Amino acid sequence: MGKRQELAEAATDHALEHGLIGLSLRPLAAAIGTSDRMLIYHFGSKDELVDAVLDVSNERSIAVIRSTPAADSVEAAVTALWDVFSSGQLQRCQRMYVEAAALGLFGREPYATSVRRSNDVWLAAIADHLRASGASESAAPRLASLVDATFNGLMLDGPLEDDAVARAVVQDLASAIAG
Amino acid sequence: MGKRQELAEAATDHALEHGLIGLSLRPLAAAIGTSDRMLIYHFGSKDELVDAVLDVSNERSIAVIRSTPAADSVEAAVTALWDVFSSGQLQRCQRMYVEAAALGLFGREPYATSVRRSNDVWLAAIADHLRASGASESAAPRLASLVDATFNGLMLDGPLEDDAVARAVVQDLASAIAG
DNA sequence: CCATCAACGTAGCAGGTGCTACAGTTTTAT
DNA sequence: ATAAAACTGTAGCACCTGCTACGTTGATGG
Repeated sequence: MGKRQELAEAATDHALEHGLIGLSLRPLAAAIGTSDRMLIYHFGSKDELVDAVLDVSNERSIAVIRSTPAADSVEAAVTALWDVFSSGQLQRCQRMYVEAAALGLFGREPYATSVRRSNDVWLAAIADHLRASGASESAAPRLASLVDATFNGLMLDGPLEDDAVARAVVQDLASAIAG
Repeated sequence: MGKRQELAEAATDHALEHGLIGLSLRPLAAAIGTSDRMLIYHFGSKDELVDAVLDVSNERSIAVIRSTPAADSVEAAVTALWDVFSSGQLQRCQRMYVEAAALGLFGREPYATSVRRSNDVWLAAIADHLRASGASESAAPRLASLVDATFNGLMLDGPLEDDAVARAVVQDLASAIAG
């Protein structure tokens, strides 16, 4: 594995744990055993570093979705998706995605572009999963957008609400969709 | 109106337009016709300034919801809420709320505390509105959480998606809830 | 054996950050 | 009129930011 990719993975791990918003080169470099000098050397600029980190995180997210077995109903798929969404690796990746999307809310680069790029493939992966779980070909994309929006919204208020509350909301959404 | 409140309103206007994440005292002060020196004098610290800005914005949001007439069905209420949510003053306030929530995602103060505080009264206002539009007493809070999460999620991807797409997703949600 | 080039350390630059010290001026209350 | 309080301009401090200039390694390939 090239040094650049190695650093991108390590930087992603660090950003997933400490957040993307306050990210700065020197503390990041110290945490992953290198220097700001080296980060700029390998990535060219902080923006390209961030781009790489967002790409790595997005790839990890997609991998989790693709390896989640399909459910036997859309309702079951939605609740199952929330389980993988709200814990483990995917939860951290999505939390960082929310940060990136917030940073891009006012058009700031490189966040806006990177978020746009990753959102497309992400929604497609969700739609595929819903199709495999019984959603109709035509309904899947809009269903994916709805589920994605709701999950991201719950993620935003994640530190606020009880896990049980979020679970109940997801259950409401799942049965509303099915009903 | 005291000078402090006056500055808080002006700072809120500026933050609503330029974002909360990159906010710094000197450019803000210059834009609203004062100096960083004065902002610190009147607010004590940047954190307290941010607190005040978030409070003003939240109050404006609540005022909009409270002045929105009730609909004659929950389904109609949800789509009508999205209309006021996705345009005008409320859209900007919610966009900034999303920024604040993202800033608080990793527990950073004063954002985490301020977001928690405003979210309570905000959800209560949504629930009240849904009750007035025919939602049952018991279902209203969870419905409010669901609607709020979905709207915030759509707001996050607002710059990405077409307005029509978001509208369709909201329509799906509304009819799913009603059905 | 030597040249080449990627990899890296040290030091530093220019600009921005929140915030403060000091010295006033204006307004208010008595 | 006088004392107190509220307000404000000017400079500047200590720190952080992304990034760069310069010099040094260490491995590789002809």
